[in-house]
Amino acid sequence: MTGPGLRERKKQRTRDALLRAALELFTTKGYEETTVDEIVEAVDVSQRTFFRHFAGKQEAAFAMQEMVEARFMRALRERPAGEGPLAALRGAVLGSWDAVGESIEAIVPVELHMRTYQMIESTPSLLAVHMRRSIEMEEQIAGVIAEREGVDLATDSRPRVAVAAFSGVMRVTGRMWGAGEDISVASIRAITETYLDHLGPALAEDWREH
Amino acid sequence: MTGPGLRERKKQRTRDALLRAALELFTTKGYEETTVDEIVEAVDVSQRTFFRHFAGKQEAAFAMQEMVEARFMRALRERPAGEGPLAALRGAVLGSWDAVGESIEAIVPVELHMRTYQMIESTPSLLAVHMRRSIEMEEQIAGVIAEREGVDLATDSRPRVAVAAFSGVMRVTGRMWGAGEDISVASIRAITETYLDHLGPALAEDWREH
DNA sequence: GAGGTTAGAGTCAGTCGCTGACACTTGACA
DNA sequence: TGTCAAGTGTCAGCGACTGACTCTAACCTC
Repeated sequence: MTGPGLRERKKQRTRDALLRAALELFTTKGYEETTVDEIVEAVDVSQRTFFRHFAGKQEAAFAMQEMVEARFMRALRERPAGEGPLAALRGAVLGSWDAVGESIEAIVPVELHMRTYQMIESTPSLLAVHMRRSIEMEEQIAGVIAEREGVDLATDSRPRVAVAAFSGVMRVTGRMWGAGEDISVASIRAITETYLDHLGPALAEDWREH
Repeated sequence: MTGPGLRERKKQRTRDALLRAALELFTTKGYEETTVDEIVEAVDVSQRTFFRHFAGKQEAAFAMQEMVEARFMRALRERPAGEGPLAALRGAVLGSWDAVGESIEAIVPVELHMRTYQMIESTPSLLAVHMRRSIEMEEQIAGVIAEREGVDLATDSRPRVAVAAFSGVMRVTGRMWGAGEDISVASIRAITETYLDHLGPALAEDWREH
């Protein structure tokens, strides 16, 4: 019950400090304009130390995203079995936004995290990585959905297709939110809800009916 | 009617040679394992010349994709007005695969292009860029769809949502194709068709009905 | 067809992200 | 208390990419 030792705590402190410094610099100066040397200078460690904690500049930018995504996956797995695929996904996303504070506040303020997210959306090279990461997550999500619905992922393409459509909407959501003025969690939550509502109608063959 | 002059033709020749050398090296040695120095050595030009023709290593990897995508956009715009959004998109993709030869064969063989595509799908850093590029294209597609349907993109989210779902399916298609054995155009065309057929059913709330 | 103009290519020096190798310091633990 | 090893610093080097400068040859004009 002694918890992590002094060495471990020191290491964690260094990592957290690097992360905060990096995100603060990224969101104020811009990602491309921030050099690793500037980050390590702010924390007063060597460049090598940065690369021991993070595989690269990019990884630092996505460290918080990773925690949030892990939370989302857990939320999805805990959804009631009665819900259909899209209802479960919807519940898990909205729930994750409601609980974003608990996911990350121990390391960085929510406000900095939201600024980071917006920076990712508006920085081409990071947006690219963001997209690839969400694809990797799609595969996991499809697995969970297939299990929930009791279908075989290897022979049934519906889980992947449904998740792909859902993720497509999430992507648009992120884009629209990032392009707007309101950076708040409430804002992205609301946009998410609206866009998910539009998924059904949008796929109808004739839009003029509605 | 004299066409491009000698200078212009020389320039184009250098570019084409660089492109072919790059794609050949990328697909045989691997993208990350290929250095720009190796590419320029194969063509016997200076490194600086490479960077005058391509903004970076990545741009070379996507040069052919860009041509194919341009063709797709044109095909989409030329679809009969009677078709619904998804039918038009479907027709444009399948048509583009049928005509991929005409799009690119003047510069690289179709077979090399397909190998390149597979390499993109299996190289993380390129996959990331590929995803970002398709998002950028989504925006254009949404514009065309909105126009076709006579709705306002600024106030109506259905074009973007429909396109997002469609693109999601295209992404899965690419992934599944790239992971398989058959690298042929016929193969990806068939997969595309199947997966698009699954989009409707996959979004139904209860999969057990079908 | 000579001569000035300029686009395209070469050279060189430098920045930035990132890595491997080696040495040092200081918690951890017997 | 002494040994071990995790975490860090230092240094040298690679690969992608850029800016500044020079040179060459296609071009355009007279």
